[in-house]
Amino acid sequence: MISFDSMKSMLDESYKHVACSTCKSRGHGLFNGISGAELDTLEAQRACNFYKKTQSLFVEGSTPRGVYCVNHGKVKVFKRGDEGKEQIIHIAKAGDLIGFRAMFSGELYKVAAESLEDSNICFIAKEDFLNMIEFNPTLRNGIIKELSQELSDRADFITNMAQKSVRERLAFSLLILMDIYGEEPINLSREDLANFVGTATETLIRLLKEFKEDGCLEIEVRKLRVIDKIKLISLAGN
Amino acid sequence: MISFDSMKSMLDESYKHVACSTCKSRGHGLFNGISGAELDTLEAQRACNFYKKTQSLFVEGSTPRGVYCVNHGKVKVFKRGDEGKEQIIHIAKAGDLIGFRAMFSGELYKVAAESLEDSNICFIAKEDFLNMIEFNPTLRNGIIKELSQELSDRADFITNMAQKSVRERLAFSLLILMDIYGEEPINLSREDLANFVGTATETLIRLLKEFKEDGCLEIEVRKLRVIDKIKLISLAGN
DNA sequence: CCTAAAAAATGACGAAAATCATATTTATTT
DNA sequence: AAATAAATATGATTTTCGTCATTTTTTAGG
Repeated sequence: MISFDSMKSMLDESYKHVACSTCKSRGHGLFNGISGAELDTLEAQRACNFYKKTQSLFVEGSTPRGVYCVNHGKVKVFKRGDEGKEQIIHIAKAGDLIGFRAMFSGELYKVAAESLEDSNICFIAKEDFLNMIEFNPTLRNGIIKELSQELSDRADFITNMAQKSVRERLAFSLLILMDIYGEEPINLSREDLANFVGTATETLIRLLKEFKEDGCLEIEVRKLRVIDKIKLISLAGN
Repeated sequence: MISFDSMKSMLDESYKHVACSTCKSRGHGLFNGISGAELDTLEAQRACNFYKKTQSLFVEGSTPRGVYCVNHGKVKVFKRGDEGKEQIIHIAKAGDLIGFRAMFSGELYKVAAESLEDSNICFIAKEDFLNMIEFNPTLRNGIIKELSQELSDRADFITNMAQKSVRERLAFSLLILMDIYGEEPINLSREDLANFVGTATETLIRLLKEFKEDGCLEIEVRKLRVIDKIKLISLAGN
């Protein structure tokens, strides 16, 4: 059977050719302040692509050739540990830009990115993007701010990893995921969720069950819905 | 008894008034490419201060008023977890800039910074620094590159935290510290080292002993010296 | 130089979470 | 629709590591 999402993507042309000027996702992201001629340039330069669920945007060790702008869908950014286990560093949603860090640092990608659901993602070539940055102070400052913000988030993340129990980390992760997924239920495989929390899949499954029994969560096969956010906050221990 | 370091700082005036133009630490850091008039401006704007060991540069929750440039010494940047335990996010050495992330993100400090040894640290006020960034593309790009680089490092760090054993993390941490301390022995309390690795102090002490018995490390009271880097790399498990 | 306080070290113990094995459910393919 | 594969779930067991208690060593202050 064909999923609703993939059917929609095949039928609805808007999924393949979104205009930046009317892109609803733009409001959330870095291209928010852009207008006029610059918006036209962006429009002309970017390429819009459809990604099926679990399709790769880029892999570790490859050369950065540009940035990805999520129009619709979700993308996981992850790193593989020694035994190949993924650690999910970040989950990008509509409006988010992916893959610009390695472009600035001038290195090969040290992380990989893969769609978590059927997604629509635009691509802006390296030179075009760097050019925009160079001549648009607002955009540039936005980037710097974004990078700084993320550094701060990661300091948090590291502290949590180091000091919190898996239970607390799961609660904390679910709160982050609530922000990312908004009204929709959290749509991640147990394995991906475990790789985000940083634990074994079995442990994660057991804890999800506990949370469900505690009345925090509603669990469908792949979809999680937070019922009691307050309780989750207290479980996150902070 | 007065320590050699603090004695030096009291006797040697150069510790209090270093000129940017002759600052040997500058070569390692972001102000590397600076010269001429800009160097003069930097020289005029920055204030040079001496920090005793364990002195605070800034605390969590305070307002960023400028950036700190380490001329001599080491500074730990850390975050406190729920039970007050510190997680050391970063250790800054001579030439490193501290405290500019929160300035860009426009938030209060979410981390704190404290000197690990007697240090000489210059201060550049917020407006002055932002001004330099605005009109010096090289410096600006350096900052962006630095931020990106650090994000990449932290992705590594997170992955290690999540997937490696404490033993592996200690080996990995010692390798990082070797880079930071260079020729000098690693000079950290057991507690600080534990807070960098992300483990309990007791566990860290036991592991240090093991490493010593394995012939990787030489341990003096507060000073660690790596003897067998190769072995340490294999212990870090890639 | 002596004393108090802080840091480092060691031991015993228990809890948390990983691993391994296996069963069950859900998806996907033919 | 049946068959195969993949994801989810559960149980049993082991290991790692944190906690608490106590001792020893080092550092700092009078």
